[in-house]
Amino acid sequence: MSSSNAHLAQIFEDMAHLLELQGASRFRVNAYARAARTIKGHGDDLVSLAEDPKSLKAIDGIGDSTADKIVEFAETGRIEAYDKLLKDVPSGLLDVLRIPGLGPKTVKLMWDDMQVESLTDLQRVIDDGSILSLPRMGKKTVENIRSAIAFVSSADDRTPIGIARPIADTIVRRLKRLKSTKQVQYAGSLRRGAETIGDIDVLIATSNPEQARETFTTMAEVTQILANGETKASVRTEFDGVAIQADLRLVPEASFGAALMYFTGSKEHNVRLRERALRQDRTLNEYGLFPDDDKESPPQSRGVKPVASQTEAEIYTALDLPEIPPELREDRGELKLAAADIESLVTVAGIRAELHAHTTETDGKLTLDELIEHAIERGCHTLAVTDHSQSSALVNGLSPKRLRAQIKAVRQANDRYREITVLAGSEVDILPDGSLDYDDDLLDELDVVVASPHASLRQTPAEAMKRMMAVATNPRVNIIGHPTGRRFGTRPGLELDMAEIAAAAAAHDIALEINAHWRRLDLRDTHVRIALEAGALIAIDCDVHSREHSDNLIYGVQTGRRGGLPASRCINTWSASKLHKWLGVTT
DNA sequence: GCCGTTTTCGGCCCGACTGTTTTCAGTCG
Repeated sequence: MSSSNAHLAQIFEDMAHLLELQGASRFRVNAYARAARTIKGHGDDLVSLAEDPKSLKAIDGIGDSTADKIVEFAETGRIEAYDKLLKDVPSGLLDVLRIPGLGPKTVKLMWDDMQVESLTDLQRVIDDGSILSLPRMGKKTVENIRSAIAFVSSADDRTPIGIARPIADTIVRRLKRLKSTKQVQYAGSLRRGAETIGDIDVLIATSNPEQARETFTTMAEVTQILANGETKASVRTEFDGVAIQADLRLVPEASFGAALMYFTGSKEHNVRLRERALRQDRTLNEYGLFPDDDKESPPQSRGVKPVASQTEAEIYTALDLPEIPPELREDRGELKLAAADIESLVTVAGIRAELHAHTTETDGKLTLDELIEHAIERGCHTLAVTDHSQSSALVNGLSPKRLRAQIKAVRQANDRYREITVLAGSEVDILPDGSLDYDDDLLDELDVVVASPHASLRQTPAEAMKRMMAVATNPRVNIIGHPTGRRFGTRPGLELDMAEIAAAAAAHDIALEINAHWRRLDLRDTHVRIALEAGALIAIDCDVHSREHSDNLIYGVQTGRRGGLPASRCINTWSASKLHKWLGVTT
């Protein structure tokens, strides 16, 4: 996603909220919200696409009005309708709306009746008790709002997947231990392999719902119970200083698949499926796919037998679709895919080579031999040792002399191990001007050159493009490592025209890396999509510094799958002979 | 505001929980 897409998406999301506060039709509000999600998830830079408004309107969820606004934004940098909304509605209300439990109706009422226009104003009416004069506003509700304000300020908006997943695994493991548990699994954006997670959704089918709820709501990490009903319990938790909300859904075993599908989402994917069901004279909800009988009350409450409900596969089949993997359920055209496209996607089991790994010579925790043995345990046929280059002084980057010694050590090690091919490589710094951190003759001695940006990550887009295009056309480079250099929570990284980089890389037989570390995930899913369209090859590597790092592989693979990466285009899935031939090494 | 395997108008996904009510509105996902 380009940064202008992110900016545009934010504008449309704000507009949706501002319109909501003005009391606009919920369908219109929803249209703006959908446009925002569409823009956010779109791979291409929509501002550049604005030169051809027809291509904008071809995108699902973007119609005449939205396209006009994007064109206006591309030409003038502003959207008049947005400016007007901001004049009419105090923008501080957007912050108030972000408090869980406060929705548009209440916020509008507070604005109209007691001049609440910001979080500060909200705090005022809570403190002086005047908030209690609102209809349906009692002591308990106010207390909930008070703690929600505290939670919002303590929790990050979204939690990186690498932090959220171990927490979810812990919760699932605890519930699995109960004898009454028949099935338990997490769903939501975590199951879809999104790079960040809002909250943790866990589904359970159990013969003892009371016990499951009790176990869930009394975990030591629970800081507050938000809801505890017959089919749903919801808690705020704090695991090792990470504040995150978790929901437990109690579902009948017979409809576990329908519930799993429903709570895995995404919302947009679900809406598409429901629409499809309706066209088949059926109705889809979290209890199953039912014949549509135009009755008011839900079919499952009347004992109607579902067409499908037990497993996701059954339901997709009944909808005349291939089983769509969670990673693809984002309403990015997945309903049009053929079964063969889905089966060909890269998998964790398909990854047979690690081409980005560090040793104790620089900042790794494993010695050369430990690293090799670890790669063998992982089932790799090939390992490339790629320590840092000389400019990365902080991590003890290798001088040319030390690199030559390492090459020799790697060659000797390779002779000691029959099960694996160990290649000599380097993660070479890309200097600010796009040149590499070693001379060409030294680079020529290496089997694998991973070129990565580490410093000067705040360059202007023009400088960054010049720098990275030099790398993408350099015949000595095999892989471009974490191409943007972004890191969650610390820096956004280089702003690149990924289509152009990928096209150049494809022409020069260079692969672009998905760095699997959850703090990077760089390339990101939308980049993968663009890179594939431009014809580039992709590498998925763990950037191994310690044994734990190879556990990150799943995040890299999920990112690839989200980008539609077929195994055939991922060099780490290739056979040893094919990979070695591509690298130009003789083994 | 968006969209169309019947549609360029007239629909637009569905159910659960809480708190405040005394049958339900608002919010969430």
